[in-house]
Amino acid sequence: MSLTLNFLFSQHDIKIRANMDYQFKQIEKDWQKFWAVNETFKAEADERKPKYYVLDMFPYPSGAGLHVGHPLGYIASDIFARYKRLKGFNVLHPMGYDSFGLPAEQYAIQTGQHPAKTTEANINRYREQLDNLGFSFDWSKEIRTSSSDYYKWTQWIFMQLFNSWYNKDTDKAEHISTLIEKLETMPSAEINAVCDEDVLSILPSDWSTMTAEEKQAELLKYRLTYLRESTVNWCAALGTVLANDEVKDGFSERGGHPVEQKKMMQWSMRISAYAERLLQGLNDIDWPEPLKEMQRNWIGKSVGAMMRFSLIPNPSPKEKGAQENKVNIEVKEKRGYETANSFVWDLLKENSKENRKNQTDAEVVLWNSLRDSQTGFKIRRQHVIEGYITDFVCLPKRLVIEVDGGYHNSEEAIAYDKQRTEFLNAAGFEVIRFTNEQVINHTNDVVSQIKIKLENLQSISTTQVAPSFSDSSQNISTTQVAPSPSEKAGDEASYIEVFTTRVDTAYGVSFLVIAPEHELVASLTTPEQKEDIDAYIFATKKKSELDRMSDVKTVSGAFTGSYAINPLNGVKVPVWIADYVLAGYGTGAVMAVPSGDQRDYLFAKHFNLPIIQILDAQKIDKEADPTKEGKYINSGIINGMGYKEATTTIITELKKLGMGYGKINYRMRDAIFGRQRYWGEPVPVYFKNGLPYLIDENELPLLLPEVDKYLPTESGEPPLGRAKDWKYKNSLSFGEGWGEAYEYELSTMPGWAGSSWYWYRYMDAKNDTAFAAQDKIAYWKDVDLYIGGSEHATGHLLYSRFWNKFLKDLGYVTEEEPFKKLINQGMIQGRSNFVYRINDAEGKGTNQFVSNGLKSQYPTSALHVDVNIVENDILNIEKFKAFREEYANAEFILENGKYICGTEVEKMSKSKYNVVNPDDLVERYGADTLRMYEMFLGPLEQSKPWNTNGIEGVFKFLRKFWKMFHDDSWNFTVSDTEPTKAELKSLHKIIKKVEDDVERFSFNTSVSSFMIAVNELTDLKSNNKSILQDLVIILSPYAPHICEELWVLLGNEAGTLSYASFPKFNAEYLIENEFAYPVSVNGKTKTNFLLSLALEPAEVEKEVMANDQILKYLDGKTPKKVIVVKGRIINIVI
RNA sequence: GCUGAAGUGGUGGAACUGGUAGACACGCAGGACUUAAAAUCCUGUUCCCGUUAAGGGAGUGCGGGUUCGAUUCCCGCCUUCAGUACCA
Repeated sequence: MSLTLNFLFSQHDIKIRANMDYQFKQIEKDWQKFWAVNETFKAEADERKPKYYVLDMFPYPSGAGLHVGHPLGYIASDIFARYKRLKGFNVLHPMGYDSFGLPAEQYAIQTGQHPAKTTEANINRYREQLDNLGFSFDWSKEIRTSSSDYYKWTQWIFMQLFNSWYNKDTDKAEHISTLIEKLETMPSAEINAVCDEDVLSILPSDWSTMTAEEKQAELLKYRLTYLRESTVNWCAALGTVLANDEVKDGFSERGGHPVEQKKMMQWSMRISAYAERLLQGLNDIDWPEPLKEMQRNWIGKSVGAMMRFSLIPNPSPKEKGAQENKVNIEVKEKRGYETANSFVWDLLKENSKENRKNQTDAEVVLWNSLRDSQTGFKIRRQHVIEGYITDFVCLPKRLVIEVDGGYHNSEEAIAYDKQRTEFLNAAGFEVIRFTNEQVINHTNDVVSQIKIKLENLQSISTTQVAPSFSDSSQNISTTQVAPSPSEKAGDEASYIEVFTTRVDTAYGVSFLVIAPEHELVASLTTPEQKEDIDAYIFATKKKSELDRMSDVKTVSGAFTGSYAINPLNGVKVPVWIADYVLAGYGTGAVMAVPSGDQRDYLFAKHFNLPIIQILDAQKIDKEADPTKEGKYINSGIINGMGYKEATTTIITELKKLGMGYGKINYRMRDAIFGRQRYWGEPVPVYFKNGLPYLIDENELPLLLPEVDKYLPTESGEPPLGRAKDWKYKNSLSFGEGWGEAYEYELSTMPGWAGSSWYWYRYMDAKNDTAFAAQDKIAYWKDVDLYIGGSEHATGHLLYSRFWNKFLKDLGYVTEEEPFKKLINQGMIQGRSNFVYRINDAEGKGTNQFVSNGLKSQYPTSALHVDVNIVENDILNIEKFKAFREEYANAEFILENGKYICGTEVEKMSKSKYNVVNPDDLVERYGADTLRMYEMFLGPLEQSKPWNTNGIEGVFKFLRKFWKMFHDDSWNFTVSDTEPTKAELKSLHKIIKKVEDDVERFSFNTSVSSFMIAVNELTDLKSNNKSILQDLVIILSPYAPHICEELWVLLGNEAGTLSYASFPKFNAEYLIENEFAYPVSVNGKTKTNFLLSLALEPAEVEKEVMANDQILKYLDGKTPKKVIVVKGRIINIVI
């Protein structure tokens, strides 16, 4: 026995409890301490041993602590890790915490407690619970995403992403410098990059004349993490944006708050660049098929073609615009204040009303000084001019006054403001701007400036029609950044582009449908159809996201009045709008082929549009037929062809016409990367003239600053906006920008940032010069076994694969895929218990309760009862009476002297009183019992309700196992005799069984087999030392504490069990001489027949036919055939 | 709707390549020990017919098929769970 053991707990203690019944409490406590002090499971890279990396999905340390469902996966992975150690592998099995996140911050908002504090407390609680279960984690490698020596590297990876672009030619990410080289030497149009749609088409000569800032703005459109205005999922209740996978059915996944679509300037990750590799990689990894399927759906690849339909100029959009204005003037004199583009008026009116309710402080202050003609001039607020809502306007003087709040320092925002000013100028308005700060602190100055301006401007008669935007659009700069609806309406669009996966059906197109939000809607709408279209758009806007999703049956739409031309046959087809076409997918427009697509079919039927059959095999009387079978008819150049030939023929033709090309589309969008929250990694970026720049690498980590409150600022900026003196000062003592202070990015990174690379940090958790050393990455490579829930299918598991591929492209890691094999553990559901309270005549509850079996005889209501005071569905009446005061005098109608509770499977939650805490079970039965019972419950991957009912059986098993090492008065006794054949057979059966079961993650069956082995050996009255010692090793991954104790008692050195060798299986011990053949007649088993296994089938048949017992079953008939499978069965056919 | 997984005793589940369906455990019933209870141990426990027994029959969601033989393979249907949803 080692010194360390003596140091920790005395040999004396062990000796005393050796001669007692199974003392699990002391045994478990002592061994957990031993492992911790001796760092038994510390793993270092060691070239002499094969590596094996077992990882559990990163837990978020929630305040609720662990319930009995959480450790399921940890137990499985721990068994596997311990088993692999016994098999001679160098096992890395770490644990840590994904400790940034919303719940701690929500709690901080409510209580004012720093999230770091609550997080720390939660982690400690978590750790305590984990330690209770005897896991073999290497705690020397513990990590926390919220600690600065960890998030330093999260920020560092962010910087690498910012400094990279995706080269489609090499099919990998490269440093931005290689892009700059290309821009310097070739036309940008020839660069094959994944980038924004609005990149400039420029020549090297243009590039060389651009300013540094112009270049920076342009490069942002290529970087793998970038800033741009995008439509985001805004959750007002949480005060932040959410990623697509954090939104479920229009509500936030956490908390269930409503989520709306909103345009915001946001950091995004260009994950779409990796769409194809993420898809292909799925073929090379051993993951559950459903999980891979989910990722495939999420990536959503569709192979098809782009196709252009020319618009018929009847009238041309431009003429129409003019005509429209004329009509307006003629029909009713447009009043001077009716400056809004009438098409968008309805929509803007709503926004404008909204804005008036949600004015900023500065706007309120200014309005109080401007209202009621205090300046001598009539001023309106939130007035709509064409496509814009202005803050304040004086119409007779055509002066717009704007107050800037929130984000107005980013590149796009500035460009947008500039453009807005240009637009308003073009529309005949002058614009003056003030900042929030100016208005609030120097109100009088601001008001007098406005007065002076107003007095100097010439009045315009209110009956005079404002110059239309369309007329002056030529003056607008063409380098637009954020297009407004009205601006696009003025564009001269000559075609509609659609994406289709069935380009072969192009001759069956009988109309086009565009999304109601499509930018061309306004210009395509003819005056006659305007009313219809406006009404439809209005109705669509009113429908909530949920309504649109639930109501998929109703056919709705409206005709724009315009037509487009099918480039293949010149047929004129009408253009409709309908909300079944989504603005966000493809081009926001579809070619409708009613004969092949059910939605188009219903639409065509409803609006009486033609349905053209295009394949001879198509059956279209009742519904659309999407078949690809048969030969094409009514289809011009592809008549008589089959599907494949037709597709290539049409694509070739479209290319020739310049009206289309083959294209692959992905559903997956770039991932929004910013969160307007406090408790996350700060983004290592500062802004100069509205453009983002990285801070210097040696200034990492950029620490999360302290704030006074965890709420947005008054001007709506994220909580980091509250940090005092938190500005970037260039630390370089020379050069441009020296000594100046710049604004940092105020949003933080999302929850998935820290978890997208953490498995590498475990390889080298303390490294402060790299996220992990190269040689360690080269040794541990990737995760061999990853266990966790399927809820991470489209979030964490996709983002991690993306970052992994990116890090590989840059040469930092070696593997294309991070998680070789993945297992989803099933969810543990709750199993609730109910008592039935009898109601009186009025339906009011009495104080009388009736047992489940008799409840149908009374009017009752079911009440949840705490599962912890119910055992095997029998209520503990005393505890129930004590549970609540009102139950103290409760009466019970029993059956067979017991109160039986009803049961139901529900989610495990406090409110349902069905939460089972692992600590309670460890207290009662010990960790080894709980570990084995959780495995015994059923297959790991299956979801099942938790039911403590069977745990006694496992506990009894461990006691029986302990008993094998003892005589009847609990004296530790083992014998040194030669093992018998029967003992060896039992042992080798379990060796084989456990090997097979562990390798296929069938832990429940090996628990059963242990029970069988112990039952067999107990029946044999075996206490053979060599047999028992091997059994201790085999059982140790499942029940490590009891095995360590017995290992020492058997005379081995403490702590060596974890690195012992798994016993070698010898098939010879299982060989039998005889076998009781089941004898069946026509496949129905009748009896058994003991025969030597040496007999060949023919000899067996002879024996069988000579046996009177068996002949009895034949009813005197002669068998047609006798089938003998050696060592398996005998089947007689009559 | 689509995709995926799964339906076996009172319960959790086993049967791995087609070969004795219900292992193992819970629960339940009976018994032993005990003044009694708890704990422990022993026996029985798929259902139906048969007083017990001997024995017989049915049976793995439902209906069919392949096979000497099907929980396992094939076809159709039903149910439950999970994911996804107007994706062009």
